[in-house]
Amino acid sequence: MFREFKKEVEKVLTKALKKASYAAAGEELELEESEHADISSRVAFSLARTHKQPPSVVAEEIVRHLELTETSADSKLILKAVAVGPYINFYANDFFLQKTLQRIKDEEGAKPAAAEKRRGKIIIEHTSANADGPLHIGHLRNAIIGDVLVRVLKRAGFAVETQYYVNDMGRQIGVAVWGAERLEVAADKKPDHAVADVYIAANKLLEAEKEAAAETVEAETVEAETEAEKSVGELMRKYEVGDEEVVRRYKAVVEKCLSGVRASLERLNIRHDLFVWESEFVRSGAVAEVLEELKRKGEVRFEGSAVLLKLEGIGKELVVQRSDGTSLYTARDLAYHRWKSERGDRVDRIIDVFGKDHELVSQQLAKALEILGVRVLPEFVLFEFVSLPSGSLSTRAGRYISVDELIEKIEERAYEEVSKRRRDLSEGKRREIARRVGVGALRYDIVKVSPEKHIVFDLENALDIEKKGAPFVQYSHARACSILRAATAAATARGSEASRLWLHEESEKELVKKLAKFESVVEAAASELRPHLVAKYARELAESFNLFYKDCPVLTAEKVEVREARLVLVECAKIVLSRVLEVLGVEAPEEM
RNA sequence: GGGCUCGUGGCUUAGCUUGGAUAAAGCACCGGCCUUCUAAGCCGGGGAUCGCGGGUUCGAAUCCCGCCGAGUCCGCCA
Repeated sequence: MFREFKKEVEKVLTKALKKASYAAAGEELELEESEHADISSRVAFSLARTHKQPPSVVAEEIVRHLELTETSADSKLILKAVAVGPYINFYANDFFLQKTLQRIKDEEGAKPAAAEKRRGKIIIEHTSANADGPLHIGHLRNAIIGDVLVRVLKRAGFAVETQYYVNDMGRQIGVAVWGAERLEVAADKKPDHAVADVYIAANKLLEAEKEAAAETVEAETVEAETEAEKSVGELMRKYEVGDEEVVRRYKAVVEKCLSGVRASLERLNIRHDLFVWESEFVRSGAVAEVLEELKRKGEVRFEGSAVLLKLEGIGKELVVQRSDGTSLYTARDLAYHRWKSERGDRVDRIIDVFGKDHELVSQQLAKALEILGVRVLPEFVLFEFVSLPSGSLSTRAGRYISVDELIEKIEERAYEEVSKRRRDLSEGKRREIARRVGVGALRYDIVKVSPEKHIVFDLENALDIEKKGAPFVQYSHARACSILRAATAAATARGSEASRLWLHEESEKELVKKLAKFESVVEAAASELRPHLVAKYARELAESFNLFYKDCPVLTAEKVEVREARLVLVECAKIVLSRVLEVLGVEAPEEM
């Protein structure tokens, strides 16, 4: 509802500017949300300059020309406007509050599915970790930013398909497959962790062999490949051309790892619609086609058999084919993106969630796609790295904290917290709440930080279930549920039609106004692709609810009208709290 | 060396795209509030040269330039 209010303010203010003959100063109304008003305009500042009057005089003058009668079609939602120094402050009226609650209740019954496709289809790729081990906290950031974005975009009215790009052709996978032949893959471990063990051990073997070779051979020939490295290379070549036996072995390792990754994602409430293997594009001939087309349409240069592509505005050329003729990640990614843009009936946008280390790569990708004349160019959401206090992460070196380990620990900590507070609940119930609170806290903790910020992950900090994070919001939701339960039990009459609203307390009004902002927050997060905005709003909403909760008794309110009105408010608060949690991918427990 | 990003109370962050009302929160610290719908809550307090230096402006955390510090990328890895 906030957007409607804002539109009205724009309309009324524009009219007043015209009437006061300030209209010449451009269209900019300089509206902002403010702690001093529901919406505030700074337009008097800029007008003051062009009209050579003090800003406060201009503000007064504008306010004098505002038409805010109750009967005016333009100002149904505005209570008043006041000039405070240079600022013009607008306030919403009771009708706005009433409408807000009405809208929330109406939408709750309606099916969102019908509305979903109205803004077009988006394919979003996120997580896409290499199949050489479990997800760690670096991937976690990608996954959570991606997943919240998916939820934000769906809520904002897009049809969204989520893809996981399976990098099955890299050297890492070759090493893992090579290792799986010589070393035992533990059967009793979570599959992705078992693969990581083998991958790490295989790397050590390769390393050891290289060192051994370096000792026996003179310094000059250290470059030479060891036997082990040769067999890894052999594996990769055979996989590329589709050697059946090698493909079978690759598949076994990658699928194994992926099943573990999928399980971890599931625990985090993250699901992908489609897993796309990059090798598909090599075998289908799509990569070869892309290369041919680049040679025709682009400016390429050969260095031996290697193919280098010149890209506009980027100093370095992009290598799109190795000198040994095998394909390169970049070429496969081009094929993948072209396939996405041509997929299905109509794809309108393609979004990739990448780490900051892919920034240059993503620019190159976009340029090359442009050369190919691909219809839908990708948009990139880049996020900065996560590191540990001890340094950067590395799967190969075994230097990481796995997502599984993290979830275990945080759920355990959450269980302690629940147990402290709710001895009345059964063990099973406490476990269930701990699971929801733990995962929620983890997701919130990651998503609340804006993507361009570098994170040094502190385990102790993450485990210290932050009081104003997800649990805080969940707690508010549980409180609302608790009131509604009690109301039902006592058969308290629910506010019938919110015809006349009996909400007069400041904290009641503030809560409604906060509720009204849900859509505009989602919209902002969607258009800017900045999911952390939702996290901030969720916390503020919970804060507003808690203030109301403390100020205004619901069930014991003396007047029937007040009781009913507050019950409606609690119901709406519960609805929006659960919506915002849903968008954050955090579960909304009815009690905790 | 060059590109991009970040640098806000002891710690973690919001605000920066669109310059304006006392720089906003959480954690930690100090002090209050459970005979009323869950105290994972509420109220109050101390604590900030917004990395440093310059510039633009009536006005700069926000825009521009330089410097310092951290991260990351820079042709055959993904």
